[in-house]
Amino acid sequence: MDPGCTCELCELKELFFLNLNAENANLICSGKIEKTFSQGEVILKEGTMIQEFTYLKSGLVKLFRRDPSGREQIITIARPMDYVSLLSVFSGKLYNYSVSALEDSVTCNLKMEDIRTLANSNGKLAFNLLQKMSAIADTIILESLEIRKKNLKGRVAYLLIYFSRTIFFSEEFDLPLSRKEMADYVGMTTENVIRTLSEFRKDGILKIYGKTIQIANMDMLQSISDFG
Amino acid sequence: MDPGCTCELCELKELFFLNLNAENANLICSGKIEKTFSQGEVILKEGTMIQEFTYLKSGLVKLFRRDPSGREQIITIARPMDYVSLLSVFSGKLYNYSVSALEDSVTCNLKMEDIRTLANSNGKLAFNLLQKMSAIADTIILESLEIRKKNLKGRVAYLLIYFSRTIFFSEEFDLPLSRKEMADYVGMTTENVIRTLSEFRKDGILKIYGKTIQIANMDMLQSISDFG
DNA sequence: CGCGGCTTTGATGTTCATCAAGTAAAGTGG
DNA sequence: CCACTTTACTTGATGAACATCAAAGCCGCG
Repeated sequence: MDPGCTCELCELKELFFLNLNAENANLICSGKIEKTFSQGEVILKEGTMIQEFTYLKSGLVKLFRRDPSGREQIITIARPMDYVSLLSVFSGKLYNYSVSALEDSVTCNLKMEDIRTLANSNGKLAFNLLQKMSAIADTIILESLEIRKKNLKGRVAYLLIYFSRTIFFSEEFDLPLSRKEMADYVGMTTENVIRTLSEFRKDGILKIYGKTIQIANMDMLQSISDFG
Repeated sequence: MDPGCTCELCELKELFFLNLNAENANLICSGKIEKTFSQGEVILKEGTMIQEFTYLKSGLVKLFRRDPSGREQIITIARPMDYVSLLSVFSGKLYNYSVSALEDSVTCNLKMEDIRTLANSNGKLAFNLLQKMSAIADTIILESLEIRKKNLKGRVAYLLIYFSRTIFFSEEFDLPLSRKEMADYVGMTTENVIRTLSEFRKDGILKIYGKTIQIANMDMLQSISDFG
């Protein structure tokens, strides 16, 4: 590893440095910019030029877009190790979604041009990117199909299980989304998200303390998600 | 172009042959298998091993998956020039969706191993695949989000416009899907697809002759799709 | 013919969004 | 720190959108 590079802990190393020689690794490394974002701040904005390859080092973000009527639609949630901007970054000139921070977050930004150049000349790197992107696209598509086919209770159950298993690795966690954002994620109204949560609480499936959720009966929640 | 290769009219040439030398082009070419499928036949089956890179030469296909209860969910429709199996082909070992022929179709199949090997050693090729895949994933994701946020009339309108503009390039066309398949595509019941179509007919937006649809008032249909 | 699949229409009940109103929580300026 | 404003959350009532159930017509095919 090049000593001038201070990214010892960055997971991008895995991807880039295994596939690049010292010279190219330096090219990538010297061009990198770290940015920090507070909760709620916008990281990428729909409709703007794609100029950087944005990687999430720490924190939690949501990808979303806004329809003409102003309603927000959440595409997915990404945690570190996901390549935030990998989606659509190679297909067009403009982002067709926005990204904002759900928790305080740090991104590492590389120049898109550098990535492009390197990928073009380095098959192994490009192939790795290909695999990562394929996996991300797959996940998002399947997630979207799952949500689409479920009824409201099933959607909320699915979302809670998703938080528990994929994001927080615990059956007790603080919701990273407001009730309204949860509604925007699964395509229902805020009121019905709340009603469904209350119902789960009454049925003993959840314990709710404001934003803190404890899943008291995972089996039940799972079967609501499955059969919803 | 290698004289032994008989793919003069194949659009894959664009992708592969511009990026490969004669030797590698021959490798790809000699391993290719063409397969023909009649309407209704299964081309790829969910859960089976990904061993081939499947390209649609002619015809029309649907990508779909089946949920535990047996209900079919259509992911998208692909016509030639779309790289049918590009989606997810680099991310896993098994297909997580099926593909079947909506019209008589011909595919060109290349050995996945060959593609893998070549992409790994040829950045330009891999980068091209990256772009194609990115574009396909983008399209499917945006499509899915669009459908999810619309009401039933909006979904049917959206689907008809999609057929008209993207598949058939005409305001009069034969529906490639049964009413049930349309329902599976946009997540509603067969009965309501029919009811919605009938309503559009009564309102003078469509003329319907069995499977043949003529869009009589595109502006109206467009605004139903937009505001649905 | 007659059977089975696809299509169509109607009647009914459930699910869900919308509207309205009120409470809790969280920021803001004095 | 407290009054004030705003924003998030919660519950109920109502009506619209939608799925489900039932029945009948249509059409291709053996």
